[in-house]
Amino acid sequence: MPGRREIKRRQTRLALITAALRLADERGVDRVTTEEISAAAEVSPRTFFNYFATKEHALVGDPLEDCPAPVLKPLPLLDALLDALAPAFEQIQGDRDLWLLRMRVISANPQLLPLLIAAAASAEQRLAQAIADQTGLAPDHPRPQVAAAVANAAVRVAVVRWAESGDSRPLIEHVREAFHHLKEVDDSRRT
Amino acid sequence: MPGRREIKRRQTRLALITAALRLADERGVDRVTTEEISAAAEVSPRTFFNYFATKEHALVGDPLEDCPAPVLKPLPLLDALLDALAPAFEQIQGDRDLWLLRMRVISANPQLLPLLIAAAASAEQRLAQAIADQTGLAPDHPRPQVAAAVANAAVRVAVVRWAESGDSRPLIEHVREAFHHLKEVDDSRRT
DNA sequence: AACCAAACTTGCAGTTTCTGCAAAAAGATT
DNA sequence: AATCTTTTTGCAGAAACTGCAAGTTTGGTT
Repeated sequence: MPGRREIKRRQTRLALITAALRLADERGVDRVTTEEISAAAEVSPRTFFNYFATKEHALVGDPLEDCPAPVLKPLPLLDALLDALAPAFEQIQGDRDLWLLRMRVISANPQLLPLLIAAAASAEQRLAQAIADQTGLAPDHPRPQVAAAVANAAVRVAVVRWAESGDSRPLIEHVREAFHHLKEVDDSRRT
Repeated sequence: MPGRREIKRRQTRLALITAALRLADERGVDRVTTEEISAAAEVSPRTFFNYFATKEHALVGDPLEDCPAPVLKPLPLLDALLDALAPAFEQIQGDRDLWLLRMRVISANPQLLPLLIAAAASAEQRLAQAIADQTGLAPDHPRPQVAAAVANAAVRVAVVRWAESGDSRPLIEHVREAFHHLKEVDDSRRT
């Protein structure tokens, strides 16, 4: 259970993230300084760098920081992936406002998109591990790696589309749709 | 045809990239300064930033800078993708030593991997456009976007594996292998 | 309650990164 | 050669980032 420390840390972290996003949304990323962000979050400039290596990291955050490690059920792969990643979608959907703001800032400042993609990379590694565990393949076998990378790519497309649509449909539906299109990638019809 | 200017620009760019990679390989990314890199490339420190926004960008470069826009033939999608991306693979394979060095530096400094992934993002957009063109779908339709993202993910896995294997097999084979595993992602066997 | 140890914050000094601007150098054009 | 464009460079300064050595808060122990 989280003690006072953990709670306060999360508060500070969230305050920094929201301050960074709010300011970047108003003026653009490169017209905001770490000083202003820390001031808005009411911590010292030095503390900012105790939480984030760079300004950009504060904007992107660690989107899935406290998300449970994915566990795959013995289902067809796509179904198992959809099930294993559901908690992540719920968390994103739960932080709806924060995420819509974040995605708006990323859209307006495309140099951030890489970082968002990057943030998913660590999650991708954990997913590859989970797939390897469930299938009994070696973790460095190409199949789990490709499967994880593909799932990651599909989720990214879904999140971007979800945010662009302004949450008019729940995220999970966009993910389902993206996964559906996965099945068409390897059909043998001519393009 | 490229004049002296274009030639010199490419030379300078390549000199900066190789200097950055060589130094980062020797000492680690964060023990190299942009000053040292520009000195090694025999340009002024200021010039470095005319070419790259950050030190990290110099290390990752723009891997596919002068690669022709992909064009899809009317084949089954995976075959068309493999065909359309072949020039990119050849270019990478042609710059074998540079790429192996780059991937070694990236392995040793994982914070760079995101940037590599990111660099592929612009190529991914062009690919999505090409798929949309060929299929007659809207560029913002999820199918071309998912297809491009998936192809991108598969290529990334292939390049990483190719580099880790030290080019014991040609890159194109790793890509074929990764594409082959794509077909298994949506099969309906239980995991 | 008194105390201690660990975790977190802060200030400060110093290095490195990065930008804007204007002058100089090099290349292209006629 | 004269001129125009592109690239390089130096300089000044802002902002980003790091290491260190305090202080402060928190959690647990006696």
